[in-house]
Amino acid sequence: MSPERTRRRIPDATVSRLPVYLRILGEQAEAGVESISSEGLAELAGVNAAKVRKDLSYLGSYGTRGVGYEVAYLVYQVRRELGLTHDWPVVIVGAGNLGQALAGYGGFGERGFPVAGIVDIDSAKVGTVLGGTRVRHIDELPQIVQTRRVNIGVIATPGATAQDAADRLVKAGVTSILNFAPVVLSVPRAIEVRKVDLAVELQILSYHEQRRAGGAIHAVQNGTGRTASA
Amino acid sequence: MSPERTRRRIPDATVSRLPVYLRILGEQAEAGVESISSEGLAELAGVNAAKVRKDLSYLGSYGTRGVGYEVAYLVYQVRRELGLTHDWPVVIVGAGNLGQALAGYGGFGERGFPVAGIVDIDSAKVGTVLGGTRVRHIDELPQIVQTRRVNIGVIATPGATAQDAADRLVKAGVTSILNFAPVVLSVPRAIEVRKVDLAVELQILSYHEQRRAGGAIHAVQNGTGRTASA
DNA sequence: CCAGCTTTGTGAACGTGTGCACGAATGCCT
DNA sequence: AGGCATTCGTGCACACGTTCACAAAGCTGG
Repeated sequence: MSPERTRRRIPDATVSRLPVYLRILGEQAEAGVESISSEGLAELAGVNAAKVRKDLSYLGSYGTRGVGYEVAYLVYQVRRELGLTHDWPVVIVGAGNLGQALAGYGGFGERGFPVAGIVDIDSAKVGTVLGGTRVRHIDELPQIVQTRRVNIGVIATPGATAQDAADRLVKAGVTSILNFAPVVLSVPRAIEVRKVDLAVELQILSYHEQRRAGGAIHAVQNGTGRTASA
Repeated sequence: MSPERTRRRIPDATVSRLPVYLRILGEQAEAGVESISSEGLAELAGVNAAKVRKDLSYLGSYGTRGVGYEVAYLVYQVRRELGLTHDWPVVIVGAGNLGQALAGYGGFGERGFPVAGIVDIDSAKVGTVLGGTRVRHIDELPQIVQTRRVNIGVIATPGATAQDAADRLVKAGVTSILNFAPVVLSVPRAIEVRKVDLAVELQILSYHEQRRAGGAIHAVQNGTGRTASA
């Protein structure tokens, strides 16, 4: 056995911030900025400078003391760590309201996640074209996943059919799922699932609003103080 | 001054799980289930039973030892804590792809967040009807927010105009924002912001896929073991 | 070549979240 | 009425995440 390089594990919290840094670094590069300090990046990302440094230190020591980080090089390193050196085709299950919006949203492909296919269980929807991709029947899922080497599936179905969609995706060979349906999916342990739930987000905001209204706390008026909030 | 009831603060992690419990409890009530144990709820929510008990204990002691929780009563308590005893009208900024999908998605109003209005800066879009709501010009934002008592704003614009949308929302009197644009917003400290970023989620999945592929770790085949993943 | 300034990288302290383990309370059965 | 099985509520230990603070490392100007 070769002395396999023990891949350093990056904390979840850091992984979820790297995409934000990456977007900002890209914008800076676009704007001609060649070097950036942890404080500058922190400001733009709405976080603490020490956090930025610690996050980046997990990738290796790519900064220069007294100077900062070279933007282009850092972009390269973050992209590499996130596995964005090549495209990851995705397949969308569900051609309803959300599926249509996702397919129509161009930023998908631009960011390295081209839509390899959209499928729906409703034959009436099959054949229509969304964002340049023809909707196909869900039975064709295995074929799409295999021929296009798809690893990531997006569930954009109603809650009632989400589990079925997940089962089909897993069976077809997908190993990561982005779930927009308001359902807790049951999948094999090896499958990575991330959930985006609109209702949950709104209810969290509701909690804070309610707290604000009923709170006996003398809300300290912070006036015009501004914070960057991710 | 009255001896104001010091409102117990609920941990963020718990607040973000309460909506999930609430949905499940609602489904159970619908199905005729009258009582549920922490273990039962944990199973359905894809979490640990101790966590469920601790989470619920922040609301008060609403369970019965040896029995479990009365579903209907618990639903009431969770709703109360989340401030869902009344509706929270929302205003959507941006009538593009996403704005349309959000407006068309009926589950919005059903869950207590009726769409009080949709606005766009593009005069060409003004007047069109989305999901039963007529698109109005963004200049009417203050009026909508005031007459409809809107506290929550949803940003569904492209990234480039998101900060402007946020500024307008805040100026109009909104105190909570749900941001779908891939931008870090700068707002007064008192404003609660939550972000939903598609690209970030996909890139996190990409990280794990890349890790899976390049990882020198001998991936333990967990076979058919299934986990509920939120 | 050295002094002084800047900014990184990281050890250590602190805070938040998780999960176990067990006492306490309740219902049921005899 | 008493014993037993069940399930909640929570103290405690541990893991994870955040922030501070400072030494190390590099650049610049004289």
